[in-house]
Amino acid sequence: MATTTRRTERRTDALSRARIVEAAIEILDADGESALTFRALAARLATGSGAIYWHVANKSELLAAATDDVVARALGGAASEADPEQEVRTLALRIFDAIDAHPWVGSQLAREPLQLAMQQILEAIGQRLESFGTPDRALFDAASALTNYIVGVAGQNAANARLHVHDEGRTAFLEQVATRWTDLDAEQHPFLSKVAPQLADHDDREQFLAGVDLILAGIRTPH
Amino acid sequence: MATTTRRTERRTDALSRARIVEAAIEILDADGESALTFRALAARLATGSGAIYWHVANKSELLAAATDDVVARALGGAASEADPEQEVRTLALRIFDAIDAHPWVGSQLAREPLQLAMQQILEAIGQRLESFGTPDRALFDAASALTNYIVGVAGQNAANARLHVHDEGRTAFLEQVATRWTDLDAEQHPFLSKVAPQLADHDDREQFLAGVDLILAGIRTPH
DNA sequence: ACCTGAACACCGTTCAAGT
DNA sequence: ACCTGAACACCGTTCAAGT
Repeated sequence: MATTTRRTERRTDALSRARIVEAAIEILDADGESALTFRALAARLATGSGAIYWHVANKSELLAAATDDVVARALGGAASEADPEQEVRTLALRIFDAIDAHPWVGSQLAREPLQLAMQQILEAIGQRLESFGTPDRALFDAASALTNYIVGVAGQNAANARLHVHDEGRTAFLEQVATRWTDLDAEQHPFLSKVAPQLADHDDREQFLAGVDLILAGIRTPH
Repeated sequence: MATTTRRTERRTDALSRARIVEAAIEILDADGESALTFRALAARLATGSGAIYWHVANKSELLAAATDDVVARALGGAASEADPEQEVRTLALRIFDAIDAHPWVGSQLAREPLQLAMQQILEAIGQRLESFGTPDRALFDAASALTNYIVGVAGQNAANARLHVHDEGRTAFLEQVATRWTDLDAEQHPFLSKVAPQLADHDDREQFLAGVDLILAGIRTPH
């Protein structure tokens, strides 16, 4: 026959878990966490909201799946470098950048327990740490510490992104916090008032990496 | 007059921001984040849901206020010890324990940007770090790293608590994750499968402190 | 100034009914 | 087996009306 339509090739608009998760990610990226509703998702997929429940148990599972997807993509094909410490650094930056591009992943990571996405990160970090020559117990603690740090920053970044969608207002916000800190009573808040000028011109990515380096230095330290 | 009722002393059931926040904390502690609704809050305060809006702008502000309260209490009157490093440790543990007692604070901290509660923590940590002799710039980075780490752990703990309300099921959950890790393909997940046995008997609080010590060691390291 | 509570515009989720 | 879409049981928030 001339027009062969293979059975395995369904219509493009056929519903599937993968297509649902993909659409969810698009909505989350475009309009943020609050925009992801089953109604919006159903509309985008040109179906009824109930249809989604055939492929996905509920919203929390959908969010977890979307997060797993993004994290897997960020971690995928992580090129191995000569220096294992450098590997941890680039790995951490990959996750940072992924969360920067998809802020909702940050909130999700911060509120999910030992779910797939967290496991992926922990495994990736742990693998790179193996060659440090740390004893097993300390190694688990070290990998956990790094993962928790990364997830913590992720949550804060997501919160920032939620506050001023799409960068404009970000510097305005930082300046506002900076003046708030400057105006604080130096007696009661010596640290914040001293550090206020640094806030305006600091780079989130650099500060994130500085924290990673701090923890790495700690891991290197004997005992 | 015999029965003097001072004007400033209102009826016990008079609404006020403080009383609203207090009631909110009680609900959050007793039944978790999902139980805090304006209707439930209004019922507990024996008033209409709209009345709450006279004292509080919206739910997010209410959650922030509740979080600030708990954090302030946890940080309040932090006794100063001889060793500044030990001070950081006990400070971190205070926050950890507060979040353990009020898991919802963990989720809240992880999703709020540079709000009051985060500022309080950053200030408290930063103050203790001052005496380490770190240069200003590195000091800001160090305090941020510690705060982000603490907040990251907080979020994870809150997630765990949400999963198995009130401890029962916690060990069951850990064991379940442990077997999941054990069953993983050791080729693809060498770290998790190696570390699985440690999961069941590890202590969250100890591991948290190990992470704090790791960062402290990193801060002590020159350059 | 402060409180009441019905009403509005949403949610996630379910489910009988369809194909 | 999979989809439809109305219906249910909720939400946060607003607001006219009261005191």
